[in-house]
Amino acid sequence: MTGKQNEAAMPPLVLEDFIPYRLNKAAEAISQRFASQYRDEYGLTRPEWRTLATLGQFGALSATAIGAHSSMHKTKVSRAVFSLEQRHWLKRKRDDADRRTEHLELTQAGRKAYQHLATMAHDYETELFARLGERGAKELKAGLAALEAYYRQGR
Amino acid sequence: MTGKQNEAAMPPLVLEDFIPYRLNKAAEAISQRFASQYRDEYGLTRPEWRTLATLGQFGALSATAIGAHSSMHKTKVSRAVFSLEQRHWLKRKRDDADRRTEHLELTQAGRKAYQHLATMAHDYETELFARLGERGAKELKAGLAALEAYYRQGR
DNA sequence: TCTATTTAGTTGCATTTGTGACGATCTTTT
DNA sequence: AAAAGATCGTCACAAATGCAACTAAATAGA
Repeated sequence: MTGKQNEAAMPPLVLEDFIPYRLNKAAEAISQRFASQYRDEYGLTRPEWRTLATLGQFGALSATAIGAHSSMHKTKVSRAVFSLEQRHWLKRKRDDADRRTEHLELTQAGRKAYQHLATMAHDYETELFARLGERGAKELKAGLAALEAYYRQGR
Repeated sequence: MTGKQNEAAMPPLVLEDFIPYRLNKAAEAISQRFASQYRDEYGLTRPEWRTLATLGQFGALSATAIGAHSSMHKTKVSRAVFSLEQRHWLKRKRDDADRRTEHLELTQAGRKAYQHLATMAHDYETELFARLGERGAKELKAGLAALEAYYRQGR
């Protein structure tokens, strides 16, 4: 007999080859690198950054809408909004038609920070792509797109 | 003038196109799906699962080694080990040469759970690849490999 | 050998996160 | 128009996480 595998051997799982693990680790590494930029420069947390980015992108939104667009839980958004409000980076306005809702909008200072951070984000991504090489970048985007198509629709 | 962009327009960052965000979201979605399996079936947390998987893969390891292999902080490992010990899924053995170190090893029950979970993990990955299609799966793996090569070495 | 430094693992404390309940408001049903 | 239900955002509480200090043990330096 040549290379027949040991009978009892279930293919042992190799954690560092397991896709969910690899994805998590990569996501954490890549995010962390960028996070340290906005943390060092502005002391922002990730929820705060996401909130800022979402408002910068869309103008005025409700807290619920921010959560929907940036995949964050209600309470995370609520706390991030509070914190950005403390910095005077955003203002709240009650909706007159529906007074439960508040419209959140960046202030001048908020927009300025957003401009800066958006530029940093853009640069970060550009450098990342450069390091991955044209091929790696293309594969990464394609792989992510495939994943998104998978989990976007229900099952 | 035709389609010249608005002069003032900084390319606004589109969060859902931003790679760190996309990676995080994808990793969370994909991990969560599998996590709910071991959570529902065994009530395991993610650190516990990783610890179990690492021990299942390597046999006996120290807590430090588990952390190194599964990218977890000391304290996470410590708590996961404690919890798995409570379930009688692992045993500790002091190293005689270096009595600070403990060698952690799965019990019979621990190995049995591991076998089951490793199979589930394998099946999950197989199904994931099937849904991604041959092409998507290939691109995902290549993209991850590129990322890993990038952040593995220093900068 | 005695001291200083490093390492393994745990624990207390502070911070972050998620869960559930809540008041307020709007919508739907009857 | 009254009651029942849903939605918006917040808060109190519990669970998970990270950080720093700690004990115990090993190693290195004097």
